[in-house]
Amino acid sequence: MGAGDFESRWLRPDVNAVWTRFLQVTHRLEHHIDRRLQVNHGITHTQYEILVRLADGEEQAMRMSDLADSIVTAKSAVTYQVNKLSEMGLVERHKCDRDNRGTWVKLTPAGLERLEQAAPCILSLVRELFLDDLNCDQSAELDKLLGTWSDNLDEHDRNPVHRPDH
Amino acid sequence: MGAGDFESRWLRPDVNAVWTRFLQVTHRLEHHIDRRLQVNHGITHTQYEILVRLADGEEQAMRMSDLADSIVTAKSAVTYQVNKLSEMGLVERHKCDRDNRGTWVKLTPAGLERLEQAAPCILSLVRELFLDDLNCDQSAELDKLLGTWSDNLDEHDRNPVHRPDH
DNA sequence: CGAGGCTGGTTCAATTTCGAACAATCCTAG
DNA sequence: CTAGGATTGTTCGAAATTGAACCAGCCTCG
Repeated sequence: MGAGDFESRWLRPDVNAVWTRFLQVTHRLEHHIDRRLQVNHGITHTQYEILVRLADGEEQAMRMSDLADSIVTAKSAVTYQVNKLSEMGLVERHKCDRDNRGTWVKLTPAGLERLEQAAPCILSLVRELFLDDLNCDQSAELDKLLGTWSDNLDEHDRNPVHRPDH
Repeated sequence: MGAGDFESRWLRPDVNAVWTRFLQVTHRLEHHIDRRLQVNHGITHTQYEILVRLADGEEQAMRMSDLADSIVTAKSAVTYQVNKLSEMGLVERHKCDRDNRGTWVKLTPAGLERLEQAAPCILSLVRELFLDDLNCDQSAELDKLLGTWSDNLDEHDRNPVHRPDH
């Protein structure tokens, strides 16, 4: 490693280790779930996520944009996936009453059924890999961490684009 | 929500909330970093990661497979990105002495320079968004969490593919 | 009103990722 | 020594994601 001042140019070694481990773990988690979901239930993790959010929404429906926000992905990706799910018959588009440009995406009975088939599989996976229901301490700690991360991101999104370097 | 037994079919509500928040936060984090890196330094987050791992490796070089493992991505994706980086002149392929099928990927001076340009930007981002150097409690807690997650994943990978449902 | 700006969704080309198939090399047991 | 199995890296086609461009409907302020 070139120059060795850890003050500002580099992360403190332990923090750096935590960061890279974080990246690895999150990727492995996603991978694992995605694979399981595709092999056992024929849907992607993102598709599964869409079904979940729809099931949570009132009327088992949701706007495209809200969906995109809650999945944290580009709007175009949502259109793509909703088209796919629609072709599979798991989801239906409806016109939105109060806003003529909006479209409601609604879970079909088949969609709900598919979700209920898949859910136990990945929920048990979440329990085994991520967070066992029983361990409340970790849950609380993690919740706090997620809170600060979320706040940090909100703040960054609120502020205009930084351009401090280069 | 359809049937209401939280015992085994569904996650406990708070755990569920933590899980979805975790997914959202990780995606937002990746997005944020990726965007910043592309706008300010013309490289993807994965490309940046590759440069980082190479810089860490001895001789500033690494095998393709190890690279794929440490980035947690498909081997083919690594070949693709290494080709890109090679075209950019940030990286070079060399034959591996001890293993004729292996290839070493080595950081070029230009690659190191590019990395050193980009690093401060995203490291400060990591500090601001993810983990400030100063907060040791959180760091320790997070480290513990990452450890258990990592172990869980190892165990799951070690065991043959489960097929508990359907 | 009604012109400008904002928001919701889709389309499109480009990029990236993935997994399966493959060839080449290594390694180990017999 | 060698045959069979594992590992390494690439290629290939298919799928997914992205951002920008775009249209349409909303909204507000003059």
